[in-house]
Amino acid sequence: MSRASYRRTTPAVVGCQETQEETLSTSERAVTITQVAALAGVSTGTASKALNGRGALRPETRQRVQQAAEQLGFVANAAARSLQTGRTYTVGMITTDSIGRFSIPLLIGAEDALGAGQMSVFLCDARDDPIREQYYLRTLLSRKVDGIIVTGRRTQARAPIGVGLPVPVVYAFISSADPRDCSVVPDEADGARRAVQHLLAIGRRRIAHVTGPEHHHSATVRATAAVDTLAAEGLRPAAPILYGEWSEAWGRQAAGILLSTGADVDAVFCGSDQIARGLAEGLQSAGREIPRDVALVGFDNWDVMVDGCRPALTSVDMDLEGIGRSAAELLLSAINGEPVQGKRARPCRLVPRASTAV
Amino acid sequence: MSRASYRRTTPAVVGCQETQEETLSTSERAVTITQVAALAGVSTGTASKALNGRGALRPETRQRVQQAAEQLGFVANAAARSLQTGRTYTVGMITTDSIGRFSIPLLIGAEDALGAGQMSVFLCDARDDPIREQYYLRTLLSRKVDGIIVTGRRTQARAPIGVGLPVPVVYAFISSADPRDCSVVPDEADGARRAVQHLLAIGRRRIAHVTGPEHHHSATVRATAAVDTLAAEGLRPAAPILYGEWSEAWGRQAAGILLSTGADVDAVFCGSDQIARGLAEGLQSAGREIPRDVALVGFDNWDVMVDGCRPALTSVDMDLEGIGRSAAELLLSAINGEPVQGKRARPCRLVPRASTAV
DNA sequence: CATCTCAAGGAAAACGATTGCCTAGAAGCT
DNA sequence: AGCTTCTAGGCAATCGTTTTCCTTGAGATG
Repeated sequence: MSRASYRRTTPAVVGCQETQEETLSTSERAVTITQVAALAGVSTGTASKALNGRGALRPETRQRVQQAAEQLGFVANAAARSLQTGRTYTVGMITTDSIGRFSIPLLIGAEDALGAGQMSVFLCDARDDPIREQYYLRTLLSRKVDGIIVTGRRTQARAPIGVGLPVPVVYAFISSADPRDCSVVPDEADGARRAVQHLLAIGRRRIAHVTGPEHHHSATVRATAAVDTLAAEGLRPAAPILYGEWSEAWGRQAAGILLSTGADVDAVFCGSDQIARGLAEGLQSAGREIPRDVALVGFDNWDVMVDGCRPALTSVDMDLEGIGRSAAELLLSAINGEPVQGKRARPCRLVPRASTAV
Repeated sequence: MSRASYRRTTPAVVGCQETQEETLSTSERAVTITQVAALAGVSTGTASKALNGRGALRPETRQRVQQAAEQLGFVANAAARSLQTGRTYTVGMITTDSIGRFSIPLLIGAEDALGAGQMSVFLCDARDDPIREQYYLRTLLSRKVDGIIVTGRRTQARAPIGVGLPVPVVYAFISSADPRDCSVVPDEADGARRAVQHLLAIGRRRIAHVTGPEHHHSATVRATAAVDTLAAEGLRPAAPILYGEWSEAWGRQAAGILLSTGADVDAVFCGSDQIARGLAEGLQSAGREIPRDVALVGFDNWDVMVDGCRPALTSVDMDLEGIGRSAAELLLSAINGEPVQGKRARPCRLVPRASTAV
């Protein structure tokens, strides 16, 4: 029994034993810069300078300190450092509605841009609750984050999260109602335009639009842009805009509506991939073939939907990761004293797939 | 011009002006406990005691200090506090593979359990890169987090993230290869058992199993449990286990295989919702009706899949949020000096829907 | 009246790093 | 040789809290 458990403990660290022993196995009491300094035979101030590449030190001394630090597995205490320097190399990210499909790419993009600068991200999920939001805001301020990124699913403008905050704030995906705040949003009108132009380019002229709820900002923006793009070609939508929900069920239902009204349609631009997928199923079960009879474009470029759909769905990609990255970069420049004001809209990208392949 | 910009500044804070002015608009220089103490006419030590409910103070004094803090919008500097107390009220969460569909519920659950204790979460996405992982580990240690949660998509055991770390670690969803580490995982065998028992309960006897890649731990565990559960009833799978990918495409393909081999099947338990959905489509386009001819159970209970599927898909829910919560609770108790060792498997839950409604 | 005992609050030492200022040699110059 | 000028590195203040003693004065007790 004891033999067995002994055996089991060993292989776990095999292969990385050396490095781990050097770097991370200094169990329990953390090692401070004072110990490093003592081992290197210098004062703590000198040790600090050596490790941070500051001050005037002989290269030899610098190296001796670094070696000592290495040997002891020294990692500077971030709290002590930030107390002194006022910087925490940390940013907060508050998602106003739940963390989900949209927040993740934003987070990844932001992490990318920040990680290069060695900054970490505090993720806070306010779950659409203003109380939670303010609570998290206080927490972040107490932790003296260097900056805050605010995100949310709705692309509609929201009330600023606070006024006169001591740290810079950038809004990503969602935008602030205060035009002086810095916001990075997708240019949804651009996305809709690209979708319609693509359909026009493959020769479709009788184009309908099915989308989400009319009270949803994204739905109306995309619809307006779609109509405008058609108008620029002297066309009108092949059917009245169909507003509903962001679901497959609505897409299927919408297919029924389109077919029953006898509208002559050779393409549908959908407000989301889910709607498009539902619509595809609805049309197919009524005998329509995609893309031969009806071409289809979705919105979001959500992998499981565009790949799950048959045929694979052409879609508009808002480049959420790029938005996250861009927001983080703007935040960084604000942190470094060069604040940027105003809203930036980033273009979308059309990803053509089988559902519009002629 | 200046008039216009003056005007613009006002409406932004309308509606929340009072509260915000009190709490968050103290722009620029942060207020320290020393200022609070001065305003209340006490020493900083006393102020600290007043705000933290420690020491022996007249209630009146306590209140005076609290009022002063309120008035100045004081928020304690977390760095200074943690430097003194050694606690940061922060935990790190490292996802070994990318943050995704599985990590989010885990994170939400963990945040739930931790948020109650006023702790915040550092989220780190190691993206399947051991270098990044070790880098993040160092960062977290430098930030002196109180504990670390490690998650990942594979439910297979992984090498411990470090040995002899100065902070407690809990593995969530994924488990550590070292049996002494604390891991919280779903009892996937339990889930598979429930799925099969449900199919048996509705009277099906010729049950097949279609799942993901054979080298994937989850796939084999679920398959084994399914076979065992059938065996307990004196049954065998209605067809050889079909291993493939975790995709709808594979589900559709598997439908073809099942049909072409002429296997006599009245139910299929699928290793994932995506496979189940693909299978549903495949069977339906071959004229089979669900659940009349073939009943279907998926795995994951992923909302967009179970709802998008027609008919709605019965599925096994691993309660990821519960796993996240449970992991966080175990981490908290370890932080409080009561470490728990070993692996904990949490039961799954079957969510019946139309695909098995008789 | 002299002590003793508390209650209430102050003073100051941590915590661990950074950084500006200072000093002791060594080197360069006349 | 005597002066200045660097160079390398030490000293100590500092960041904002918390916490451990102390001190003070008031009331209780003998």
